[in-house]
Amino acid sequence: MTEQGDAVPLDLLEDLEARGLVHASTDRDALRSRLATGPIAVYYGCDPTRDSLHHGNLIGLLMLRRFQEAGHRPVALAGGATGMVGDPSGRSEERNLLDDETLERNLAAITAQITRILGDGGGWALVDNRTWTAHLRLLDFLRDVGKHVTVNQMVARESVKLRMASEHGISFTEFSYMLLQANDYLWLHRHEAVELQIGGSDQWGNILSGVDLVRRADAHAVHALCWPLLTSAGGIKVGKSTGAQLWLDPARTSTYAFYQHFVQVEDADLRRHLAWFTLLPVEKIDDLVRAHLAAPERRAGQRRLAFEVTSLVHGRDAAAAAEGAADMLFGGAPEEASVAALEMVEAEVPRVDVARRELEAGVDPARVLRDSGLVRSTSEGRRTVEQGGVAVNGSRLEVGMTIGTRHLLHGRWAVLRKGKRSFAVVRLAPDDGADAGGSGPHRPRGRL
RNA sequence: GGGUCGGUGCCCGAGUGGCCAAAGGGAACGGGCUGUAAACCCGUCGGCUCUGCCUUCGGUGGUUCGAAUCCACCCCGGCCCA
Repeated sequence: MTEQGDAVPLDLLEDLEARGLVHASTDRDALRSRLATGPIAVYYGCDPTRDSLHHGNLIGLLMLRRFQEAGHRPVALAGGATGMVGDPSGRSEERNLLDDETLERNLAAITAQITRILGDGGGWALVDNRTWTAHLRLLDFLRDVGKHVTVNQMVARESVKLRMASEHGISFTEFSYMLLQANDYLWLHRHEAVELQIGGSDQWGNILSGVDLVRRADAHAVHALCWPLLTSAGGIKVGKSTGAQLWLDPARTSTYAFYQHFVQVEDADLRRHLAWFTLLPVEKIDDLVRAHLAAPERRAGQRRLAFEVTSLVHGRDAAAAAEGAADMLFGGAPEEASVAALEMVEAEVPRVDVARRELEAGVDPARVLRDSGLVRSTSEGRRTVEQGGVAVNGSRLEVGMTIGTRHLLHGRWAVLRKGKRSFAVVRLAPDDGADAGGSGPHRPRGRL
């Protein structure tokens, strides 16, 4: 699929460091020599609290893939048990427990996404911690796990402290989360020979709890490795600032929106995104970044990034389609667009259906803008037109102009643009018999 | 419970009887410049059947030719006292 692994890095750890993916680890030298000794089983866990993973989890899945390509054995944990309980880290309020039905649905969806990244060729394992947690007996748990952990250290956790200080408090259930995760590591160590757990730096504490537990219970030194939180060059947590999550499920975040997110990465963040979200070799990445900075206006780096990531998550065809749609909208020549490209765009942007006789009479663009959701009122639409901010099929709409049948491309669509990157499609209403209401279903996303 | 200060447009915040759809700032949006970037400059920023009309200034009811501005009661928040 994507350009990858032409040369398997001699030293995986070095490669990860070069990618900026090592934020902290247990004894680096011990880990390095263990990795050099031979294949190791490494585990990364995601909790199925939703029916889709997001791009944060993608970093973890790709980490597993990197280990896989270096000859190691990934163990992906879909935490049915922990997902039900909820990790208190980064949460200000108690979570609701998931019911079984939701959990099952989430697990199925997430499993498919994990498989997409790790492939269905085997060589890796998928586990659900309900397997060993659901029938765990309380007394056994207290003896085998509880005995090895002091409440003192549990309470010392920042995430716990915050919650204890808040009015909502923290339930015993969520308080137990870290023990469950530690127990996962112990179980996986014993049954899947796992010797390394990886995760984002927000998981560091939980991961170390597991390392400690394995040492105390089995007297084995297992490893931990975590990567930094994804931040923009300005140091802002990604997702916090933009508000929206980037989901791996195309029903939640369309392929096109997913692609666009990466196209719009800032130059300063480009190298890190390439290093974290693609499997391209580091040397290749450095070449790309260098070439990009020589001609940043071409956005070649971002385009490559977007194409690579979209390919990994949604497949090469979907990536190519998204690329084509983007070229059409931003390349500035919608009138030359193919039916296929227009159909894709129609699915991506707000659409307004207008009856033929209305188009023949000429439709007020301000009204269409409002119906599409691109503006909130016809007043705002009117102002935007007055300010020269609206274009049909790439050419600016002057005040007083209406949208008519002459604008229809392939006899069906007109591409409306507001500002630089907000689009809507005006579509000839499929069956002309309809009333004059004209407006089709709205979609919330206009900005691409 | 008493006293006191306050609740203004997406947010902050001026306005204390007409010149108020309401200063100023931020956010947002459009234009210019650009690279689907950043910064910067300009403009817009309640709604509508838009040279005018309608609805907003915590709520309700009053005073007045006229109220965001005055009065009464109520609701909510800050501070002080009990």
